[in-house]
Amino acid sequence: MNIGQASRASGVSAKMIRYYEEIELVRPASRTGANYREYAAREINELRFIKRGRSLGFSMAEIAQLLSLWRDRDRPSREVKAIADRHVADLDARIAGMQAMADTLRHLSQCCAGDGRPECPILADIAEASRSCDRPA
Amino acid sequence: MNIGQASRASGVSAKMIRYYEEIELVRPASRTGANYREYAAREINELRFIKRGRSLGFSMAEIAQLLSLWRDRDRPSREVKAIADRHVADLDARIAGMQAMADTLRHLSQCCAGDGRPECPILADIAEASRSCDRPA
DNA sequence: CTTGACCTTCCCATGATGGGAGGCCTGAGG
DNA sequence: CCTCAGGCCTCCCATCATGGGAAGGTCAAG
Repeated sequence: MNIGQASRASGVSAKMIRYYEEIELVRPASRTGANYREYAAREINELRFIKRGRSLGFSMAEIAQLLSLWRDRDRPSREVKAIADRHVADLDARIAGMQAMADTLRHLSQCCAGDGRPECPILADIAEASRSCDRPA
Repeated sequence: MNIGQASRASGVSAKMIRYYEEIELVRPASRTGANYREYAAREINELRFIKRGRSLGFSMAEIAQLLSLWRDRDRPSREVKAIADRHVADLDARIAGMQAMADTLRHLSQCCAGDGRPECPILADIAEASRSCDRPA
């Protein structure tokens, strides 16, 4: 299996497969006589693992840890759980931040006539951070 | 007011002030004889505006638009509102994505014993995306 | 043997931010 | 007037994960 086939089989782009090798997230692929990388089931599974980890929002650093725990048959599940829980806390914090932004903006937008007139509580707020309005829509 | 004072007054780092100038988000600052940038109230207000916009999660491109609307006394509030609403939709989408990640991980973590044993539904899921478990904690 | 699809490496860009080097300037104390 | 600290200048590099593209070698089907 060359890199293109591995890419299709794992859902990871060839570019990224090479990158993961470069940053030593995965072992260097073996090469054919023509210097083509070759992949077997084991590598495909690792690439799928990485892809799935990314889709859960883990950073490369976290995935590196998860991957090494996954490879270790004697890992304590405690360590995996710790990484996951830390990531959940991080996600929750970022969600809360974005939620606060969205709520503020929703409120301001509600107060904005959104017509041809120049008065705009949204701009007023960004300019002065007053966070309220008299003219609810 | 030189760049350090402007930085303190606006809460934007000197590095960033120079960067905003470079990407033409703000007009080039006037210079003293010694080539030092100088800032007046108007510029400080723009920097504050930018900072506030960033804290609401707007991208530089969006802030550029907002800033130009802010400078234009005849802007139609419609345009400001459109930018804000698009941004809120974007935030909501990202929040939903992260919420889904967090929910999945919370579920998996709940199923994980988190002790010294190697069995781990979190790793099992990342490896196979099965998304369920028999052993709820 | 030709052609097209695929592989290789290397470089560049993103977006917003920070770090740091090397060099000039300014202001306050001596 | 001189000196020294701290501030300013520009320029380069790094981040994180990803993609784009160029130049050149390779493989398989016709």
